[in-house]
Amino acid sequence: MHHGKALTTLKETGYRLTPQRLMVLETIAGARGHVTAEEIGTQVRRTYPYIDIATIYRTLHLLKRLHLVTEIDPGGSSAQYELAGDGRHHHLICEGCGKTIDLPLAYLDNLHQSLRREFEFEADLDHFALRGRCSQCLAARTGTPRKDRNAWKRL
Amino acid sequence: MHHGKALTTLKETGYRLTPQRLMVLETIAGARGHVTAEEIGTQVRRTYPYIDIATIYRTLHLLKRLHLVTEIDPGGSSAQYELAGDGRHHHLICEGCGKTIDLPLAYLDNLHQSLRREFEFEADLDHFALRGRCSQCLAARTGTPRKDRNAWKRL
DNA sequence: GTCCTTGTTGCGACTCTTTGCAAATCATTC
DNA sequence: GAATGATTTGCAAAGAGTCGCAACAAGGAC
Repeated sequence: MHHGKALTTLKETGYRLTPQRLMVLETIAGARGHVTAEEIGTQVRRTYPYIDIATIYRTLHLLKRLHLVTEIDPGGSSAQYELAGDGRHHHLICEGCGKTIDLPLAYLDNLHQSLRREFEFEADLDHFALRGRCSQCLAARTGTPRKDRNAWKRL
Repeated sequence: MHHGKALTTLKETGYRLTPQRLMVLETIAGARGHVTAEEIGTQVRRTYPYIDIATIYRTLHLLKRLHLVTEIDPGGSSAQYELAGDGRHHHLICEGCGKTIDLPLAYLDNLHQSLRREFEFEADLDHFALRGRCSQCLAARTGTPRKDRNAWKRL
């Protein structure tokens, strides 16, 4: 997981490689896994205390638009960012227990192609999150005893 | 598009049908098409000035959880809500021009079933939004003249 | 009706994210 | 290297949505 490619892409597309952007990129690359904007801020401020959270968000948007980082919105807390590397995948997010299941990228290829074919629509299916219920949470809901009529509300 | 069913569902599931909830529901039902939380607030406050925006959000979450209303998150502005009626569909949202294309519900049936089969995951594909580029915006990007190196940035 | 439990509301404070703007920075052209 | 114009940043403020909590209903048991 390196960010060399990202630097090149930035320059090549005419955006400036500013110290701030470099630091944000390095932080994302340095972290294994996901980071939030605030975490990036804390890390970057260790060497450059003046960086503003707005700059970080703007940088993240830019990097996302260039498909250099991907964003995961867990819904309910801050968004997570990670370097768009090789191990890319979609997410199945269980609304019951919060667990996320990785879905191979290729899984949505069919959909992608039929949208292109039938609607001439180029969907951006880079890093997709599908919400629902995992098998365990589904099982927990079947056979709700008559006793506790409100059990289902809790999920 | 009536909300009678919604009232029954609320009562039947053990939730209380409060005046506030009723007013929110009536506003959504009364509006043709989508409404934002703030619009609901403005409308409801005409007859009951004390309703709080938090109550509206809480009611909307509840109704969404009961599949009585659907939420569309246009990303970049406030979420839109509408009564879950018969003409349900998914959305293709163009990030270039903002246009939305309606996608038949059945379109994601395959995906839905293979997720169930292969991952035992019951995806909530009630009202789905896919981001990407429509044909026009795609066309606008091809053949960018060398003249304006920054043209692509604007999309 | 009174008591009790549970659900719901309004308020205020808070979080996360975006936006407007003036100042600073950088690439280009002369 | 100074002038010019486009980008980018930091700051402050706003937007959108959420949360904790005390006060307020509403339904059931007695």
